Amino acid sequence: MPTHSITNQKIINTLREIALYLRATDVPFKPQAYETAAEGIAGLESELADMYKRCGKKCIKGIPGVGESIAEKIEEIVTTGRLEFYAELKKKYPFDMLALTNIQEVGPKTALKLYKELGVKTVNDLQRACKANIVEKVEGLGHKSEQKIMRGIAFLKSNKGRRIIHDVLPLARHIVERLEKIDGVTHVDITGSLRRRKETIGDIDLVATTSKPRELIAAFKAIPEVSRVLESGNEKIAVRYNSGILGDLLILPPESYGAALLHFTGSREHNILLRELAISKKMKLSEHGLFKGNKCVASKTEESIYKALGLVWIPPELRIGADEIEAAKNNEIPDLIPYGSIKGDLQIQSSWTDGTASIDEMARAAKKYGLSYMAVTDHTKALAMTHGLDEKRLRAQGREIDKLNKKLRGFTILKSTECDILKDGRLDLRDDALRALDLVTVSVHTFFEMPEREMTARIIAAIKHPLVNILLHPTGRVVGRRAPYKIEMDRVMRAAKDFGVALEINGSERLDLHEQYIREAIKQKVKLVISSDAHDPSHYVNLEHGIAQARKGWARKADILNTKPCDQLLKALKRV
DNA sequence: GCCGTTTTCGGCCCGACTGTTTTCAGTCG
Repeated sequence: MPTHSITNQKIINTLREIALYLRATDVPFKPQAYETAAEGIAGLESELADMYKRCGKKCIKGIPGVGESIAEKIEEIVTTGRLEFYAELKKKYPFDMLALTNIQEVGPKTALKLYKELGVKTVNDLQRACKANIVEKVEGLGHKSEQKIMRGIAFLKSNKGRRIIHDVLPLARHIVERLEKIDGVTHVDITGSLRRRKETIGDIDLVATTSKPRELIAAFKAIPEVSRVLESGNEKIAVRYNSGILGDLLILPPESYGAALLHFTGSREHNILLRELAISKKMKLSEHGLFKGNKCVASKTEESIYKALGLVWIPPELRIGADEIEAAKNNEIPDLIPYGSIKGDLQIQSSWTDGTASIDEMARAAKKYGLSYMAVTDHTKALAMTHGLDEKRLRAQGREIDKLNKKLRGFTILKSTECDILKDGRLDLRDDALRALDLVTVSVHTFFEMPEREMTARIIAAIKHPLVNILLHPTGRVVGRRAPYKIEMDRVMRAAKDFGVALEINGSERLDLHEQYIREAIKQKVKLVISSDAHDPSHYVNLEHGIAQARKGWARKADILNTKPCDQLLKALKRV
């Protein structure tokens, strides 16, 4: 019977491991199919086990990259908890393929060879084998390979894998600034998952053009942020930065810059679709350009390449290898909300509760960031650990805001609250206190483990409360740290639509809503806002991450209410 | 194993770099 212990991640790992075993044994084409299916599942927001419960194999087959055979395998996993085909592979090759291939320089073939020759089953086995200098004796490997593998293992153990974009983007921009100053350099751009604004980043990919490649290569290797050079060719250098993150720099002639930008921005799946499209038009696409025979059709700009393929330019945030190509063919790519177009922040915490700065300091920082209003949304008393406000302190805070508003020019502070939704769906503050505010935001911070039906009812009860304007971080997730709570989002969205409550796109490390829900909310005409959840004056940059999230969800400026001036925003937040 | 503005069969993305080799296999993005 279906169990909750079968997570999507577990199924993804199983499919990926199967792909690796098949690759190791030179099975043609199937590995790609299993990887594509795993990728399709990774893009899902709902649990496969739940989908299967709801509508069986039919739903599973609807996932891109999943056909008859893999759908059957997923069915077997969610109903029995195991997969015979996988178990047989594991019996024949009882080593940890996923973990071993996670090591840089170790692919499926090397892992298999190490198992066959040395009996290596785990990363620890391999580390011991390297130390005993027996890896270099294996045919096809040598001393240098052994050294590389050893370093790869050390790196893996020191590093917890991908990092949240909030931590990586500032470093990447800093490196770009440094490289732009080097003599001869004409362009430097961030590419890869950072340019696509994925929520977690594995490495920093940069591309550059220069009239003096030797100088750039030498200068790049010498910048203080680089701790080790891993690879160095004429047009590609791979390094590790001091913070532990990996980075690549590609150096290219200006005439193929667009093709290179396109290629290294990815995603891999998007690139594959583009190349297949090129082939169908009797052309060939690579990082050097789009070619018809030997003739280069387009290469200087991304736009020219998309155009030659019969597509409009696709913003990087949408390049995931799903339906964006089809949309580009039909000229249906929306005009995405531009960065920097948020006029006011609707969630900030001050030192009245768990923020680091006074309301005054937060307001000045907001103004400096270019905003014209902000809502003060301190926590409420149920969250004792944040020293949450009760009715009396909230009134006192209101008086302070009145005073500040008289002093500030060209900036408005809105009285608000992040009112806790109690376990039974009631709110943490009395209605008379809420009525005195400019707007009311609500959110869940406790009892995350409630059953799906109860959690849904709890949140819908809060949405129905006539004074509520915004539901904050609607699914409760924190990237890399906390999974979303179980909730029927389709019902929550319908309630938000019916009662005129906006959903927040939280730009902090929560990145909640997920982009798939954003896209769905827009289709359903649910109101949306973006906020920073700033607890410190430096946190307004989270708005940029919130916008990125909205862009990934195909949002236009008109879809996000706080792109409007303050008076219009308050009007738009009015309940229906 | 998946998929369809060439297709329900016959295709399936492209190139740089490295190390171990003396022409290429494996890995990566």
